[in-house]
Amino acid sequence: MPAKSLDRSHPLPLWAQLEADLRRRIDDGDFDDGLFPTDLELTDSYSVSRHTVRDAVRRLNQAGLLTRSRGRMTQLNLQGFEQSLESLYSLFQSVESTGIEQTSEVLELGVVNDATASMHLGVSEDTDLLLLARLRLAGGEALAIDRAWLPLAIATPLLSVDWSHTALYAELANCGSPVPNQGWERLTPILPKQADRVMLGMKKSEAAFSLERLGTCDGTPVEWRTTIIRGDRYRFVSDWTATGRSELRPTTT
Amino acid sequence: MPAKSLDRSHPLPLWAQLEADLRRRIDDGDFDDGLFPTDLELTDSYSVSRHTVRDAVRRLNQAGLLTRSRGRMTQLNLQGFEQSLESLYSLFQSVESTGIEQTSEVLELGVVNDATASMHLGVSEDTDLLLLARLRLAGGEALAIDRAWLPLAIATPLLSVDWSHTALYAELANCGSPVPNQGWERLTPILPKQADRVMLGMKKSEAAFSLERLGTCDGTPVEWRTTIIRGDRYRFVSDWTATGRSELRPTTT
DNA sequence: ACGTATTTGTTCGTATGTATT
DNA sequence: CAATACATACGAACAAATACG
Repeated sequence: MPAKSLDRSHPLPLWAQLEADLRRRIDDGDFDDGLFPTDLELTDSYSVSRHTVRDAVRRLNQAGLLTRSRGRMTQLNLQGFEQSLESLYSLFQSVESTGIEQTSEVLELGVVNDATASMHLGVSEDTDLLLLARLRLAGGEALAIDRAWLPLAIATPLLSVDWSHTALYAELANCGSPVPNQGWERLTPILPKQADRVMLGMKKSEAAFSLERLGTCDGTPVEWRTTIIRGDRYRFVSDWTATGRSELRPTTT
Repeated sequence: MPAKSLDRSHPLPLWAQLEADLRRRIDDGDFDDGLFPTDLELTDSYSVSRHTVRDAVRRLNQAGLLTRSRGRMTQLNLQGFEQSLESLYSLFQSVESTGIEQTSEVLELGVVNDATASMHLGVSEDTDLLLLARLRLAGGEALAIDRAWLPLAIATPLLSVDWSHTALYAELANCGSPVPNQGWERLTPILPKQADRVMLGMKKSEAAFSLERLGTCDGTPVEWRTTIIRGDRYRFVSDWTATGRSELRPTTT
């Protein structure tokens, strides 16, 4: 089912028709290789302006179906997990919505043993785990340190990935590994360890958030993750004017 | 604070600068009559294209701060108190749901001057305020220190209330005083001051949550509140299995 | 390793449709 | 009905990041 032609007369806006048709094609598996058409291809095949294309694609992106970034072609999110908006972890996205771009820098990538992670993953202490530790940057400044432990059986293919602009779950799905679809998380205020504090560029007397997160897929734990978030520069802010939505925001004031 | 001029060079996209400035003006109460500038007025006053204006306003709209529809002018969302159950502050109730009983102990009740509270309440620094400081106990153990500042004009009748088993908002309503129906709150990790730390029975190296909260009624601030929550014994926990509910829970495990 | 082509992001301009006042 | 205001839609150009030869 390649592409439906759009009705120019009246029923729905063009962007809505385009969005609907793209949703249909996603469901039909038209892009199951993960390759989504480029903006230009869409303008050609549907005979609409790029503006209209972007309007439709933006909505698909916002719904968590796509991954878009400059230069890189648009990718399908083969898994539909990122939109668990309830989760505190997803609040990182709200930083990006302020126009600040996030990147990461790999601190550590290798095979380790970790008692705490093993406990949460439900394996013995001496089980080999993949550790991916990243420094998350927002607008070039340190925002958080993110450490993810995964069972090696699942995660071996991840050892050779460039993580600076790659999302963990997208890559997991890409390798055919199980992606978390349930779990829990908890938030604690802490004094960061000296090494972490230095890496985040924090002063000694400042506290931080510790966000711990267990991800399970169909009941079996697949990921234990801890995130140390700068508390001197970022806060969880919640407006209860309208939506009551929470955001992670830089402390401008 | 009319309108900041935007920096055309490079730090952030124009739409992000515009969004940030509009958020600031909303917070400052520039549009508290509910009247938001039209797209055209914004293009003029900020000297950007309508496309850029729409990009910024769309995000504010999506965040639930605005109400937009064709022909009708853009309105500020001044209501929406119903969903305030999302608020972090209300998570205190979840402690009680574990069977632990909450009480409070009045630490201070009187008339004070406070620069920070005055700032948030929008009055001059030397304005007399009512301060109600309470130690919140859960099952007989310290959980948090709660300080609420209210304009004396509103709060005078509260001076003679027994607070150990009384909720603040219920008593406000009882006296015919305005009860907050809008506002915002933010969560920061901190190192508690020594006095607070001792009162909460915390060790020196432990961090705490600082929950700050501004309550307004019909646009005018009526309450500034800070709550210091023990971080060594209580955490925000969120299950993203089914309910996605967040709770404040003792760190039993 | 470097330069070029590609792709998405940002920003401008303009015009028309449609609902509200 | 007329004016206003937001929604939709076209076109064009440059910037920034990436991918590829």
